[in-house]
Amino acid sequence: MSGQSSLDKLIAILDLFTEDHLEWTPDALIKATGYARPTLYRYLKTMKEAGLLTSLPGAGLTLGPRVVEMDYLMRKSDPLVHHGRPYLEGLTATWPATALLVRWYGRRLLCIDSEVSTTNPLSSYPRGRPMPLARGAISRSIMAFLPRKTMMAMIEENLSDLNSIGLGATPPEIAESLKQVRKQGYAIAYGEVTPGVVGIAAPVFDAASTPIASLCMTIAGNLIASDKLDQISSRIRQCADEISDKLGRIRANDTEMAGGDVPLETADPKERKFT
Amino acid sequence: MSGQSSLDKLIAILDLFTEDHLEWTPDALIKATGYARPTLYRYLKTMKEAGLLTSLPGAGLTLGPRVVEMDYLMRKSDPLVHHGRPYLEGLTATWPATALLVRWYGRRLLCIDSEVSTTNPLSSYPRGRPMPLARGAISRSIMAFLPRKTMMAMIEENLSDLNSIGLGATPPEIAESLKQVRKQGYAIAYGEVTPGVVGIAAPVFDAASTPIASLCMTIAGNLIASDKLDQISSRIRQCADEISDKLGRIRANDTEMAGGDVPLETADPKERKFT
DNA sequence: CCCGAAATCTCTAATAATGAGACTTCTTGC
DNA sequence: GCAAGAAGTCTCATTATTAGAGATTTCGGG
Repeated sequence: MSGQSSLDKLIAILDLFTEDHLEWTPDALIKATGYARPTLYRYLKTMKEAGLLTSLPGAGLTLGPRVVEMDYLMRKSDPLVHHGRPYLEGLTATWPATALLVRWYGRRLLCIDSEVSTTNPLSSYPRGRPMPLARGAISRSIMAFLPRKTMMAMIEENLSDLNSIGLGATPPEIAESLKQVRKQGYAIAYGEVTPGVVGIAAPVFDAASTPIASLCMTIAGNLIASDKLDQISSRIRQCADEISDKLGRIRANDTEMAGGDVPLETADPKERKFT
Repeated sequence: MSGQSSLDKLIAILDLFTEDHLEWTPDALIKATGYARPTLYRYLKTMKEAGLLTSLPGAGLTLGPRVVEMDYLMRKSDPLVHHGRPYLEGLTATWPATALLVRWYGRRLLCIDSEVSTTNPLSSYPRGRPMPLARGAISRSIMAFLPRKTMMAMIEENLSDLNSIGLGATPPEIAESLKQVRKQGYAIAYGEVTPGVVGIAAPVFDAASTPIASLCMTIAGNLIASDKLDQISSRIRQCADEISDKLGRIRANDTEMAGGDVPLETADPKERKFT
């Protein structure tokens, strides 16, 4: 079907373990993949040894411990998680809201960490939750700061989504709207991802001033007076900027940027991870 | 060196991303693996497309979004996490402690979820943290309930560790000590994993009454009066039993077991996951 | 102790992986 | 704006690896 090389085949097997089918028997996999029995078992053996898969006591297979460990590794040494945490806590301490940190992977937006202070949040954003690529404040807060070329490509790819939000009809129009976001330094979205919820997001930059993530806060819509919104927004932007600074961003010609002038020591390798 | 098949080579690359080296450049990988440049880049391409790796803006590679998503998948549909959470919260609400749920993967013990209620816990147990296989209450609470054969094999493999804890000098002696644990239904360890911390752990069973996990609580040693310890222990055991029941365990001839007689509906496939 | 299902082994044809070196990009410096 | 260097990709013949049919072993119950 799709896979040619044996690597692709391994990946294809991994691909089968999805939300609605996280448990497979070898025979089901044989049917699904079309590989011969010995072939499939060979793959399974390798994958189980690597810990990517594990066999359930009751004769089945699932994703294995290696996955959990790798995520742990990433979390543990991700400077973004590390530096972001206090801000997530700070924000949720001030307002009854959900604060989240979302990383941009080029083709995916994934929640990396979150903190909640409302008693019953309207939706949850645990680590690993994928966010829509072209809807919501998070998306825009990042798009607006991409290199023009990348940005335009992304706009083209998600044109219909961006239309329906009302950002503009044509790519240039949309780019214009994003320019606003860029100027403000944050994006606001009303119920684009979750109805009834306002999202405010500001980008986080790495040492090379590339946007790599977004700090976002979501609040139940009826709680916000418009004057408060300004206050919240600038706080979020400030937090995002501080995180960027901690990641070692070099303040280019961004004198307009808010926030203190923390002089940064040379980036320690440990700190540079993921950036 | 080690890898023969291309699958093994892929895994070998993955293996290189460790705690102390989570960021690699292609050239470093070429040196580390010994593959030719086109070969390595072929691997990288596949792995990046699969999301297992991702390239950092500043020219390097790390583990990719796929890892985070897979862990999310596992967490989201893991009935153990789902059913265990309320108990973790309940336990930490009653005592100033850390409660954790640890899954047994045959060769690894990994923390799956945890909750903390002490202000400054002596050590942390986030999801994904590996636990020692043959030390501490968790380890013993599971070992004691394994089929004899498996148990003896495990004892042999970790003899020196088990010795040093004082469980016994020879395998049969150790087995005898574990019999005690089995009778009690829980294990206690004094500072075996973290000095100054007492751990109390009880096993969690799947539908087929195979031990698959352990519910554990750790408390700073000086906080415990020995009469309280009994109380805590039986509560933990009770919680673990209730979790087992929710996972669909069939109460075999375990009339001695504590806890209510919740009659269980037939295991819904969704619930059977991971068990 | 024996049965059936699950997993592994054997072995050759055929297929896919390898790597030297040429060839594109893309950066970065001047 | 151009040139030099680095990073990544392509081509293609050689070679080693993978696939799969079928036999064989192992395991788990009854």
